[in-house]
Amino acid sequence: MRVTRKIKEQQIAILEETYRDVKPALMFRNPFELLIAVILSAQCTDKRVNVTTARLFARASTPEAIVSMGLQDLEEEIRDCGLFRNKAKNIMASCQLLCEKYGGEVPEDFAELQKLPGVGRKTANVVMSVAFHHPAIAVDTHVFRVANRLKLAVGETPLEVERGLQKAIPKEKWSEAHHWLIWHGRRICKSRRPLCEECPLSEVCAGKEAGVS
DNA sequence: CTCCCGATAT
DNA sequence: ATATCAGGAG
Repeated sequence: MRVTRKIKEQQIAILEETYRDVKPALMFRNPFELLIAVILSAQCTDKRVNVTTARLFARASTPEAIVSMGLQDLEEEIRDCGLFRNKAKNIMASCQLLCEKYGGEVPEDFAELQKLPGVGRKTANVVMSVAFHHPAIAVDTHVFRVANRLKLAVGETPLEVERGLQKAIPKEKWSEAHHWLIWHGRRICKSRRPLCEECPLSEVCAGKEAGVS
């Protein structure tokens, strides 16, 4: 299938209609909690992250409080999210930096966010979009896979796909579109066994006839 | 590219 | 048993 501009618009329209009312799956009460939750979510289900953050934030919900915990305690607290040594080290270093350089507040700036240890482009985009309501498309594993399968945006790297999605989707819908693609990836267009029979986009999908990828 | 890494789905 | 899960750093 040749995916024209017209077809991309149809894909976007169906995604919007189908996932109109979805909201972020990670639980948080402020930008700082979202930042920690997103760092923890690497290679981990959001469900598991929510269990862990509920417990963690009950003990410590500010950069100052987490610094006070100490590294060993933090490692134990987040162990079941996986990659816990790296995540604990990064969270601790980020909290120290937030206290020292940012007055204990999460900076509302894409470049500044990426200076925090453990915060790359994807995490910075999520914080800008979800916490601060700036237009952004965070390309995680789901968005990357779904965009490439649909050929809504094709690319070898997350950055290439991000650029492609920005071209294909009106700016005012970037942040919502990010959530549409995530939920579609979780519910239908799953990595292992995509449910093409139940997919509302099957008629406008390039990956279906190509046998996915 | 490799490593980090426990929990979960299939 | 194994692929995968809201990735990032070296």
